Amino acid sequence: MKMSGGVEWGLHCCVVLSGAGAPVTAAKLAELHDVSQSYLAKQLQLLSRAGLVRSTLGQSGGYVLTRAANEITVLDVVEAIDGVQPAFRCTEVRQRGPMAVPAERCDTPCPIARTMDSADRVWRESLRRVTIADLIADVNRTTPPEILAGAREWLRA
Amino acid sequence: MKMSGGVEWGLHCCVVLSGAGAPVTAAKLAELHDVSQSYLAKQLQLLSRAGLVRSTLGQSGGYVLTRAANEITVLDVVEAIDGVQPAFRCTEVRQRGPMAVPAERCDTPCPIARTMDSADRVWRESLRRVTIADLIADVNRTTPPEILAGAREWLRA
DNA sequence: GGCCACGTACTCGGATAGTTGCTGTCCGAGTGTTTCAGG
DNA sequence: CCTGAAACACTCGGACAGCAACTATCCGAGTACGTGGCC
Repeated sequence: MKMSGGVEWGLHCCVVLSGAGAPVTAAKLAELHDVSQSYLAKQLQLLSRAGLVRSTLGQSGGYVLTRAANEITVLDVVEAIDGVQPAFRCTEVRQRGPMAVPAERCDTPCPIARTMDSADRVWRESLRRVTIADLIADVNRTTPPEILAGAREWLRA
Repeated sequence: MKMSGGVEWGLHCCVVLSGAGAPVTAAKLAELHDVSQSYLAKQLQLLSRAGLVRSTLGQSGGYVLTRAANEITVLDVVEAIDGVQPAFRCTEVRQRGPMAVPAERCDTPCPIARTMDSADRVWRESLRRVTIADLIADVNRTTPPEILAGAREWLRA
C-alpha cells in the first residue's frame, strides 16, 4: 500500500501558495522543490479540478489558493490527488465458492469490510483535523527565518 | 492508494482456520473462497513468515493458526501481507531546491510527515483493536447457521 | 503377528511471466501584455 | 499625445510513453502416510 508521491508535493505547494500573495507558476513551484515540472503540473491540475486552487492564464498567471489556509484541510489535498475511494475494497468473498452466502441474506456488510471502513474513517478524520494553516504555523516555528524570507524573495523574482 | 487484495483473503483464511480444528490445505482454502490457488499460496506464505500460521507438510498437512483467535489482530494480518511501512514516505522536499534547509537544521520531522504519521498511527491502532475472534463472533451472528455447518462439513471432506 | 524399510502421493516454498496503475513527459489551446500604427 | 487593434510571449490543460508494483502461475524440495517384505 503506497500513497501517491504527488500528495507530498501538493501539500508543500499549498503551503507555499498561501505565503505568496501573487500567483505562482507551476515551473517556479517545481524549481523551488526540485521536482519534475511536468509531473507537478499534473498534480496542480488535480488540485484545480478539486477546487482547492485557481489557475490564471497569461503572462503573469499561475496558481493561487481559492480559500483561506485554515479552511483547507490536509484531507482535502489527499483526496484531490490520491482519490477518495478507500484503500480496502470488499470483493464479497462470502458470496463466492461452494459455500456462498446468497446475496439476499447479506443485508449487513462483511465484518472485515466494516473493520476496514472504520479504520479508514478515523484515518480521514485525523487528516481532516489538520489544516494548511496548521502546517504553516509549524513551518514558521521550525525553519530559520532567513530561509523563509529568502524563499519569499526568490518567489517574487 | 490501494491495499493489496490479498489482505482480504488472508483475513477470511484466518477466520476459517480458526473454525477448523485440523490443518487446512491452501487448495481447499482457495476453492472455498473461489480465488486463485497459487496466488493465495503466496499470501499464506507471508502469513507463515510473520508467524501467524504454521504450515505442516505431508499428506494430511495444511495450515493452522499458531495463536488463539483473540490473540491475532487484524493489524497483524494487514502488516504481514501488505507490509509494515506506512503509505506516506517523506522525501524531505524541504532539503532540496534553491531554498533548501540544511540537514543539520532539520532536527524535527517535517510537519507534513508528522501529520501523516499521526493519521497512520490511529489507522493502525483502529485495526489493532479488532481481533480475529471479533470477526468470528460477527460472522457467527450474521450468517445463517446451516451455511456455517455446511462449510465446516465441506472442510472436513 | 509385529516391525522395519521403502515407495508414493501429497504438501509447502521460492523463482518466474503478465497486467494494471503510478511516474514522467510532451505538445496544443487560451489569455494577458506589449507594441506599434493611426488619428 | 491618446486610442485601438494586432502580434507576441507566456500560461495551463489534456493526451502520450516508461517503469515499478501487484497479480497470477509454475515447478522443485521436503515430509507423512501406506504398503510390502522380513523376522
